[in-house]
Amino acid sequence: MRVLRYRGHRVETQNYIDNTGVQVADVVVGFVHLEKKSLHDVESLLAAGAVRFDYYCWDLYARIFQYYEDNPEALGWRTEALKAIEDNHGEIAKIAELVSTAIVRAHLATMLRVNIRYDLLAQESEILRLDFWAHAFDIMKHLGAIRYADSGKNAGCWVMSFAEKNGEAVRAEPADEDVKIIVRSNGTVTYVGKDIAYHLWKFGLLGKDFGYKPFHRYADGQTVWSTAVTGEAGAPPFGAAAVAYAVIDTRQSYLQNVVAAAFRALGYGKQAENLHHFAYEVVGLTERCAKELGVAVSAEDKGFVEVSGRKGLGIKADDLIDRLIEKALVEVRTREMTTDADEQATYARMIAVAALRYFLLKFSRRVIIVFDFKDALAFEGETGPYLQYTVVRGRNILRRYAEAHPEFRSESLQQNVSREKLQGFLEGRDGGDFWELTLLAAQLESVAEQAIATEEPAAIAKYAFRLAQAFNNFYHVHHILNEPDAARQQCLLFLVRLVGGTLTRTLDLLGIEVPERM
RNA sequence: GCGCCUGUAGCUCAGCUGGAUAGAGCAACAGCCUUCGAAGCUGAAGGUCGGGGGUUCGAAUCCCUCCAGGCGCGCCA
Repeated sequence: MRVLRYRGHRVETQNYIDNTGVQVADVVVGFVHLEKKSLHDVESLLAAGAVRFDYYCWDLYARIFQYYEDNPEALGWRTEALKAIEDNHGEIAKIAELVSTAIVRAHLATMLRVNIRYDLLAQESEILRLDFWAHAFDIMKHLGAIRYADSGKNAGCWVMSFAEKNGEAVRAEPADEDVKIIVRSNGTVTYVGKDIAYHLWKFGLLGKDFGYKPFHRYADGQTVWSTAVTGEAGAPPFGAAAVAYAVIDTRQSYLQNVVAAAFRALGYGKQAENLHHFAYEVVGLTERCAKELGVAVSAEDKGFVEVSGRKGLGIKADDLIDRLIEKALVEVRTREMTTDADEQATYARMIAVAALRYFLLKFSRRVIIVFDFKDALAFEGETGPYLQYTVVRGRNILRRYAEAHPEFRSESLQQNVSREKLQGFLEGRDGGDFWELTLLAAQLESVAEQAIATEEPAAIAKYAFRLAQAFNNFYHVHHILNEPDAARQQCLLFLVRLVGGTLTRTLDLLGIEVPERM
């Protein structure tokens, strides 16, 4: 998102809220049947704030799942809850709404800690209640992208042929296995159906829009909007995109292909091409890490342990962030760069976030990240703090120089360094090193373009690291403040400013802020 | 069975629109703080790029094949 924006694209970030799905239903079932709680009880629990509601639901979700395992007949509760939620009927629907909203709020807060924001929360409830599917269904029937199966194993269902040859959808009469059911024989729509409708809307092809209402306002005034059945005035236009990235893990590839196939069957070939499945691999845990969490590791050993909400096996983002901040704070204090507690806290937060974000971004999206506290908590080597430290070192040089030369303005270095001087500098002693560093710093834009073309944010992360390494090397070899030749010194300072500026911008693309000192 | 992905140093990974002696980080070893803050830097060590064929002047990179592993292929989402 940041990289696209940097390259001049208008981008909006949506988060699909599956507020009518089984996960919400299961948590509601947990409240109602396991805990015998009423709507009022859940409201009180939430209002009291004695427990973290999101953590509470996480545990409850694992508990109800365990209960289903032991009592399969209890699955009827889920079906009941799902229906009530879909029909928006009764106390169960109200609890579901309460739970979903509270969880989304908690999610927004957690994501904000690591510099992630949203523009729009697209809720499944509105896709249902505003008849997005019915609309999409009409279009699909009208254009013959979908057909009714009146015999065979899918009798009574509306299905879409999914066989493809050379990327073209084949409409030939159908072997059953190349068919995806879109509408069940009981008349209800499957998940893919809803997803097709949502994606048609994303591209402005549905001929229908959501209502919108403000959901949350960030401290700087930016509003997060949510879809709504009856909207309020003042919402910016959403959707109608030229290009869409569906950021979902790689296991959903099949379904994303179904959506793209539906687009092609509808004659929207161009949009199908611009519908990118930004598939990333999942995160697993090392065996040691799972043990640390007190979970018995199953024998099937594939080198990592799968994260599973159902089993309650995972690491809560806030816990990890807390641990990172705690560790960063110790480092900040040891280094005694400031005694101001607020300042210390600010730096610790920035460093912690940098460590986490870089850790997640340095891997290409195709490899499974096997999580381990040892690696994720590292602040040395190829890490976020290393990059921040590099920028701070550069700034310190400029700051120290400015202290000794009160008239110095780093912004005017550009003018101080004439073309002739710079040329002499680059051709002179160690000119090759300087030239290499300059060249590397000039590559940000092309690296960004490449990251977009290959859909690989890790390319930015790797570039930041290479640039930081080159700068640290330069920093070590050339002593700038003791440089006797004034003209040369200006050139060196110019280089420091150039690289520091580029690295700062690169880190910004990674969502990493740089502390004043570290 | 079919489809997608992965296999590179002890470990974790870059490099894959072909180009010179294959690169980092971690770990381990040897050094560098009276000098812009050592969250740093330097050195040495570590590799049949899963195996085999092919294309090419040239292959980790492209093609074929085999092996190993992961993930998908639901009237779940």
